[in-house]
Amino acid sequence: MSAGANQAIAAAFEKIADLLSLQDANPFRIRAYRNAARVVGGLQTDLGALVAAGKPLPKLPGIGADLSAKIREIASTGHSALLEEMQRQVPPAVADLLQLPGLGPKKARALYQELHVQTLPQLLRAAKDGRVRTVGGFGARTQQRLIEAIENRLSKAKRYKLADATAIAQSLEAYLRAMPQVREVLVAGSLRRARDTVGDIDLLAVAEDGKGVCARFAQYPGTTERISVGDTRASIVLQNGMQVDLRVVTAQSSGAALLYFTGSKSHNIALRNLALARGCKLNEYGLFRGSERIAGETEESVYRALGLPWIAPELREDRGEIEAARNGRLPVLIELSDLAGDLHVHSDWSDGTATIAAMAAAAAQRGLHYIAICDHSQRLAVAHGLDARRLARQRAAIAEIERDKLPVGVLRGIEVDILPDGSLDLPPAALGSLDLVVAAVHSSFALPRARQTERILRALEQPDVDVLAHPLGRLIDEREPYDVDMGAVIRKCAERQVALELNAHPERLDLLDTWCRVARDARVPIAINSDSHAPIDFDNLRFGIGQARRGWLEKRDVLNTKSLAQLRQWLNRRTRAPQPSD
DNA sequence: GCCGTTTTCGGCCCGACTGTTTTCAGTCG
Repeated sequence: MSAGANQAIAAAFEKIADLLSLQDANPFRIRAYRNAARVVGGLQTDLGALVAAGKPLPKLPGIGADLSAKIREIASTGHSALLEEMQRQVPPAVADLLQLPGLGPKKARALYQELHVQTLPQLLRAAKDGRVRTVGGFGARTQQRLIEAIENRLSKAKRYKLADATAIAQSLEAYLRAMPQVREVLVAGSLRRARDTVGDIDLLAVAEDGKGVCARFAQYPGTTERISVGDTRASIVLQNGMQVDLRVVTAQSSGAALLYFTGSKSHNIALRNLALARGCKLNEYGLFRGSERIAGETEESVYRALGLPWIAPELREDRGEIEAARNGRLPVLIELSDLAGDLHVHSDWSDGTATIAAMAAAAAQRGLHYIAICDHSQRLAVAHGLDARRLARQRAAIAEIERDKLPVGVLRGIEVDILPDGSLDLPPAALGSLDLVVAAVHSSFALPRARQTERILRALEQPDVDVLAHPLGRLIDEREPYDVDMGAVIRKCAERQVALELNAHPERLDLLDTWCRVARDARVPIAINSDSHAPIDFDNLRFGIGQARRGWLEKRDVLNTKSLAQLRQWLNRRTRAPQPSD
């Protein structure tokens, strides 16, 4: 087992945790498996490769001797004896029941034991027959909810793109702000942490009258379901299936509440343990010593009382940020205003909708100082890709409009296709005439891992390549990342001093945050690019910045924070004499 | 199953809401 060993291990642990919970096992044992699944699933080190090479596993938080042994077992054999044993005791499909809202291990087990229900379709039938309500703890209302939940489940995507969720959240914010008793509205949850996709929207309102605010919130136009409406919290479902959770808090708790509802859950647990170690208790109302509240009005006050500086939401994933904060080693995260240019911009020469001059004007409006026009190359015929002759004409055309004083610097570039064999779609003579070459995969996504990796590594060897665009090729909801050894790609980029793109388009957000961090540690420059095809697309840069911050990137890690003059120097790096090490 | 600044045993994050067994367990975030 090689590729995806970490994911296989994480999935096995998650499954074991589900089945353990159905057997009413020790909840802390269950938690240990869930924690291990999260840790292994988020790891960039390929445990399968380590095991295959006979190397020791790194020390991982919450993973001791027993779980280490199980990691080795799954990595080397592809199986887990424990999981197989448990699947003999509980039919594995029963774990699917846990995915339904309102159905936890206790109730799922009751259904399995009393009605012999094992799958979602069986449960649907039992609910429609009225058998579910005969089980203890189930009433007519629960039975009806289960029917709706199962029927819903089969038709809907579970997560939403960050850009879509952002737009919806803005509308909800405005709705809540319009209420006179609401003093403030804050976005929390994974949206605030700028995750690439979000499962629901978490909002926080500061007000005294929680009951009234919750009731009014539940009247939001377009609400199709009201899951719960209480005095301090309420949950609704919108027409597109997205769930929105609102919590109403008082001003003196708002910092603790914002911290708590921003998450992530694992970051919160780590903070609570920190509080416990100091003899305090942390909850959404504040930090308490005994019954005395010692912090809570702001996030800063809570962190400070725990001996930490404020930690940016994008870092709150329990990936070492608490340790870094304690040691004064938090990164100074990049900001949108740090970007000086955009190195991946299309025009109407290929599949963009606007002229080069219009794109330049739009970039200037957003405070950028330069753009690189990188239209598609000839192979992408559907996008009117440029051949060498049109590319030469485009260069001349840019020189022509430059006489009219463009508001930003315009670099002559190309987004050249990486062909299936790793060669480039234009000859060196054409590429050598440009300021900047961005290389990208737009075909043969399904190559086996070894060939895909070899293909990209070969492209990175070409002397003209400056940036590898959207390195994983994923389209959220549409296309999985292609199977490539990203560790090897990053090592090659470091060796060749090729930059990796963090494509800011909301459907891409590629490079992923965790790989940004690996690239940074390998001193590979990152280019945060909008891949704009229309003037308005420059607004997507902020989503790229969110991912970059999640990847711990600072201004100095990002290529297009350089001034145009500095960037030109970097672009000449291969022809310059070697510099003394900097 | 993990872990250790009083612990190698005995802890392990904490509160709100719902539905139902009408006093609280189960679920969720």
